[in-house]
Amino acid sequence: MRTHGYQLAGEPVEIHVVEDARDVREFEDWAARQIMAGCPVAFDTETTGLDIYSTGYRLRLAQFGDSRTAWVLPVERGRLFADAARRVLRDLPRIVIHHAAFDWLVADRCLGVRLEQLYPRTADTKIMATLVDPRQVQEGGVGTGLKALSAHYIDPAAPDTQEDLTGIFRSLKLTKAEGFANIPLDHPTYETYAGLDVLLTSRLLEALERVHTELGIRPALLEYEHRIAFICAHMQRTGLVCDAEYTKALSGRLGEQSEQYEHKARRYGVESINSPKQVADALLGMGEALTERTAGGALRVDKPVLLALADLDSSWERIGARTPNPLADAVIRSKRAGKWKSAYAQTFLETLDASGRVHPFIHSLAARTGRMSITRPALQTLPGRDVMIRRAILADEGHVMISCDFDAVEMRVMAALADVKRMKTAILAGEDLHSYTRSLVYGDVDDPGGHLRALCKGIGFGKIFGGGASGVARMTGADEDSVRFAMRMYDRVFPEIKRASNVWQREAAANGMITKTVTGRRLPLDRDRTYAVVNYQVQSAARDCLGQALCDMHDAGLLEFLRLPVHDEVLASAPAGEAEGVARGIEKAMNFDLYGVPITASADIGKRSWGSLKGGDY
DNA sequence: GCAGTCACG
DNA sequence: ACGTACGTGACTGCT
Repeated sequence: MRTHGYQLAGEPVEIHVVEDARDVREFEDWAARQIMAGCPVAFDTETTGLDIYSTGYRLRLAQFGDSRTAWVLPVERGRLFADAARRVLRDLPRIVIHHAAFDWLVADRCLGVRLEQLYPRTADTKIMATLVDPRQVQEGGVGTGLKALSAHYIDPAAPDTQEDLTGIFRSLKLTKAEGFANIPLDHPTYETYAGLDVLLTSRLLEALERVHTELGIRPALLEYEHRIAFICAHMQRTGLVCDAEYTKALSGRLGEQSEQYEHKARRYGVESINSPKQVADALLGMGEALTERTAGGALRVDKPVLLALADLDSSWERIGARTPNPLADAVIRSKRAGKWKSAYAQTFLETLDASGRVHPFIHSLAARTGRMSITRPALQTLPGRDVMIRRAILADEGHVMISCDFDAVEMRVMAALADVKRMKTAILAGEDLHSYTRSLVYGDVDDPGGHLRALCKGIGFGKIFGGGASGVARMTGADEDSVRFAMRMYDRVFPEIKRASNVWQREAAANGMITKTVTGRRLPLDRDRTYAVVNYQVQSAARDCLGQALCDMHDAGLLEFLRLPVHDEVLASAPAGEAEGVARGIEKAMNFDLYGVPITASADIGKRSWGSLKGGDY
């Protein structure tokens, strides 16, 4: 056994590297003592990378530890070590992990200790920290990474283990990805940092438990978040079928298209269509007038600007207002094809496992409002209007796709939270909320083309986002005077929104600029934009509507069918013969009462591909 | 590493 | 009283 010493917060700690059967026994004796004493044990893994389901994926080190002692098991070296890690992991009554979803799935895949067995025994320090302060360091918060949290709660001098390792990879002439897969298993820094991660996690648990008690964070909220993390990890493990043949062909087609338009743009002097500066210069050279500027002061040449120059509306249909600028047309078409190829088609193919499934990372508690995010691939942001990308994602063999989305959930949540009387009455009466608002604002007038309704809808969104007249005007295309008039009327007919905003802002100011949500979430506000409190409250509570629905689906035995959460929507895959029942079960979980406001959702049953739910024919 | 852009809810 | 759209992930160019 080799032992590395280290100092944390002025105290000596030991990192034992297990080398043989005798060391394994010593490690297991230590673990047995922890179990006897009822002490939680921190667990972490070092692996060949992040793509847990890729072929050749390996668990390299498994680490266990408490606040003073860490044990590093070189699992990659053989069965002896993997078996020990498996035995201990199965026996520990309390496990602490920083970002459990990842290590759960690594242990599930590489050690055969199932996610279902690990979840009930785990405390996730990342979840705990996020419930204290969900902000990243760049947003002025404590951060939620191990390094930032350690510096804040344990020892300002704690090393940035990931960053320092990256430096070592560089000195070994390895990229970051190559480094994690190839650094010698007995590299002393690798071993030390692997051990430090569990020591820090163990100490973080102690600190965060104290903070949770001090701040009165409800244990039920913490438990609920762990449950959601489990449900999301389950969905990640299941993954989704990707039609590889279709995706390869699509990727080729998009590549050709992108190149063809890129070539066309080159004729007008644009070498890189992704360089806003080159595009702006070339357009000016063609005599176009560019008036809008970005926040940084550069001439704006984004999609709306280019579409207008190409005489296209937001649906890419000819307007007929001017002669299309051929460069603007070529640039937007090339950019779109290029992005769709690299961000979607290529990422699908890169992340495919051996059985043709993608396993996106579902970060169950990602945004500062508690919203989830999905990466590798970013399945929450697939193009929706054109179904060519969604066509690549399929229900399982013999299954059909089901999606169920909440009806205007953020408007309903706002009505519920702010107790907006007339809004609640209209929702309960089953009225179209935006038409109803139009009638309150404008009285009984004709609304040919639904422009007034659209304006009222835009103002509703403006309220949810905390926006002003100019934002609503930009979104709806209405002139600012009409927007200002409608907004004044809106505040008059729904006075409770403004009132709630004021109350929330006042309460936050009295509570260290932190607003508390109905589920007990702490959401820090930025001092210079406290008006965002309406958005934070509404977005966060809407996220918890989805979270509660996911828990209810789990209770109803529907977890095996769930594939993805998409903010206000759940995607599922079910055998064709059972689809109706599964769809009704999901609907049941997504229909409930929130402070007297019905939250409703309805499911669509599609065909094999995700695209079929958006009108695709397969 | 930041700015700009673009995909989504 | 005024004015502020909200939250993400991912890619490319440029420094």
